[in-house]
Amino acid sequence: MAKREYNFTDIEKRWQGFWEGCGLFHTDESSRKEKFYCLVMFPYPSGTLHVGHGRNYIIGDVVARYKIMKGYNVLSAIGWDAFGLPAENAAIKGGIHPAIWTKNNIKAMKRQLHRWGVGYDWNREITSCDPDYYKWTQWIFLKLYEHNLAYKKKAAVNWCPSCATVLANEQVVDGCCERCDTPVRQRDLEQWFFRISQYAQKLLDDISLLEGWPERVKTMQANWIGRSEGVRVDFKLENSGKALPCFTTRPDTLYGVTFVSLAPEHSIIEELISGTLQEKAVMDFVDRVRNQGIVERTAEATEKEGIFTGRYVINPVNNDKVPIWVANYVLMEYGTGAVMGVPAHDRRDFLFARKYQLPIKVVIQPKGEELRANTMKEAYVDNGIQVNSGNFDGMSNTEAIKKIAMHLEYKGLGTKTVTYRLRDWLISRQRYWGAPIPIVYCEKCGTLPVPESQLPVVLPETVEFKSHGMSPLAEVDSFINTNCPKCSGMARREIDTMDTFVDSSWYFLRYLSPKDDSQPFVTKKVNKWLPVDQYIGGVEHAILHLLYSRFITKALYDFRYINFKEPFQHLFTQGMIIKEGAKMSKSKGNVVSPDILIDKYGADTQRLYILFIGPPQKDAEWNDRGVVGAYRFLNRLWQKITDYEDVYAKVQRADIDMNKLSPAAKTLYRQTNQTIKKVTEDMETSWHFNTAIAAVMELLNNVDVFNVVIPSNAAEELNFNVFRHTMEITLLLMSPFTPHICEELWEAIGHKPSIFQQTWPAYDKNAIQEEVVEIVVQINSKVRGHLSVPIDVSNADLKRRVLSDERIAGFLNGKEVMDIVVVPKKLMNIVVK
RNA sequence: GGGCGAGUGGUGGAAUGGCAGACACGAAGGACUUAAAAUCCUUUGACCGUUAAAGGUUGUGUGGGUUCGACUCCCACCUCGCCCA
Repeated sequence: MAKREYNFTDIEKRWQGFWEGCGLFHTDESSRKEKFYCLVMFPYPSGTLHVGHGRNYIIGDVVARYKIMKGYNVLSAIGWDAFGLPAENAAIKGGIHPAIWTKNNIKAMKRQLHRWGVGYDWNREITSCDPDYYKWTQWIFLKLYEHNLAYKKKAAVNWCPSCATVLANEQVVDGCCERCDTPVRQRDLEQWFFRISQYAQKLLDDISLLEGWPERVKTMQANWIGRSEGVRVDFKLENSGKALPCFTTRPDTLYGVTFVSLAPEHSIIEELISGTLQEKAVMDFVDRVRNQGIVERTAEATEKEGIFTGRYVINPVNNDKVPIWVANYVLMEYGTGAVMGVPAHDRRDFLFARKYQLPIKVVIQPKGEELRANTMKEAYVDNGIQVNSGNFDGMSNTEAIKKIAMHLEYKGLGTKTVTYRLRDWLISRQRYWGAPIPIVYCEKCGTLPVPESQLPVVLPETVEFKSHGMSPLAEVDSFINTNCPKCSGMARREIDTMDTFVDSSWYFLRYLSPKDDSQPFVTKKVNKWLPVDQYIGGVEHAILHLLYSRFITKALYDFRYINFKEPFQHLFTQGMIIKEGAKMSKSKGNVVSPDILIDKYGADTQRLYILFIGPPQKDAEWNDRGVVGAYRFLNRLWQKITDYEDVYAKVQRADIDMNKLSPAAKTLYRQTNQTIKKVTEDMETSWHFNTAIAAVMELLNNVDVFNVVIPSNAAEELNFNVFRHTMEITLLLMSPFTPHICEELWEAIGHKPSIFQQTWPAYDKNAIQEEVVEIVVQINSKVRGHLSVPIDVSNADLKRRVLSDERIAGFLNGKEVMDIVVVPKKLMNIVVK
């Protein structure tokens, strides 16, 4: 018979066209099947994809195809997170408009996705830089504004004095501008914020609803929100008696306060120092520190610096008079911007006190030793017993935390308070390539939202990109000048655009009605399809993107647009693909292009290798040579099935009756059923695609030792049917991983396409049962022999057989048997002395 | 400094209390070929051992512990990675 080549190029093209034509991934929303929303994080169109990106989409495709075969109505869609800085940089450097650059990249990446054979409902494709999309991003801004969750305030930005421009954090390298190396300064600008802090507690509490999320990601979210319980203690200014509130999580150390320090931004400073001798020195210090970045100021390695204000406060619990300092490590954003200094029991306070010769007062003693202020080498931050603490002496400090807080509240000297590390979300970007913030400033009427009917506020196309100065939007008069929506008088538009994280915080709602121009999403549809059943993406988005999406979802829930509180039911974070010890990136020059590999081996080979490389949640090292292993396997599978291409139609199909099979056929039939079980478990429970594939490889190795002949009698027909059954199962099990070749072979073996209309195979419980098992015989836990016994052998019978075994008896000669441990169907351990 | 991962052959990895190294890569030897590629077969943790079979010892970062039995569970430590300071 003529051998047919495994011509992957033609095969892959053919089936990609077929799936497109038959609408395999087209989601029929009226279907009565149970829904399954499978979502991969939508890509930023940065240029071309490498195999590291491919892992994400291929995993998503495997899950989608598997769920289709399991009988779900699957929704799998994709779009483009298309606003952002790289496009604007390309415009500045290469003179190409961001819109063109983005469009070209989308085109190139779409082609790559198609070549991988990953399937989406392309009718639902969305692009966040499209006015049809960002109209609704602006709508979300308006809704947040309406509910007082969007507001404007002054906030520090990175400012390059030489370029006279605002820099994004990633444009600041070692505290300097990445372009001109000028030290970056902090400058206050009026900017828009989303009040995510108002949702801090809800975001924290509802982590418990995220059952299908990795623990690691949940912990990262909780840490980022950073709830801490403490007390706001009112210290009184010595001269005026005015309260200076300090937040502390350690009220047990209150008796050990020897100074109080203020953030340089604290509003009380001016009032404190005015007219004092220190006034000028303090103001100089404040100016200098405020120009340091926050990251730099609070870094462990940065020198703690401060200056005395010349003023004092009174400690409310013991009336100690303690000095007020201004310190670089205190932040206005956290707590009250004023902290009490307890050198004996806080590391930073200890260093600070030593540096400026401030007193150290021990108020907590560890068990079994006695700390002395003048001999301490470092702060003691652990638990112990209260000393020098008035009525609280002798109490454990954990007890004192509660008692002192109660005491303060009772006396009206403080309030129990909860604070969060989570800051409000700064969404203003002084950039062109983003969704314009829909706000108008009128001299008469003030700050006004753009009415919904006037959305979208469209980005002007013709702008000038310069490497210096403000956002290009600042110079487009036709954009800036507008009419006030209230009084129709002259008004000007907000020129800042939104952080791209706003675009990506709601896109998963848009897939349900991507073209609806009357509303951002259809409540009825999103309520039916969300939460997303399975979200798949990189762990680098474990904090911000997921937290912002959760916040927007919760806000929309509170505004009664949707009836679910969390957007993503299950989350899967895949590991990175590493090459030469580093993450693949263009700048490192270690990227592997999928196109070259597809040309050489085909998409199925590449998919198989990426899935086989290791457990998908772990990082994995890419090895170009490893790819051939996947290619060889597919070739063997191809050969095995096409060898009998003209036989399948001639051999009558028959149900397989275990009792009539030859021993070899029975073994193969059993192995086939065992493989179904193994692969299904790997798909359902752990997503260990690598071991699922290994199991199928093993099965094919077993087919190799099974003697297939073109049947000429009934017994041979039976054998052939067992072989055919095994190959059909192999194709079904492999189809989510390597869909093209499986479709082709499914047809070759005599079926009508598509294989994805088949249901996922179930295993025959009776068939997986072995008749004979091999028992490992150990003596003192060392393997000394193996024994084949019927599966249903009794323990007593097993012992008798083992002890009468010649070899085992030799080992036992002259030794006393102390104990025999039997693990049914597996092992027997004889303990001897 | 804190939190979370991880550490197994030459390599990617498998085994979650029961034969360590499945599956694959690479390597070595062989078959086919004028030759090469492809393909197929054999071997492949290390060490000792025999003409050959066998067989033995040792082995999952280090040190302890629990157990008849530990890559797996517990304690301490070392190294690397990620996130946060």
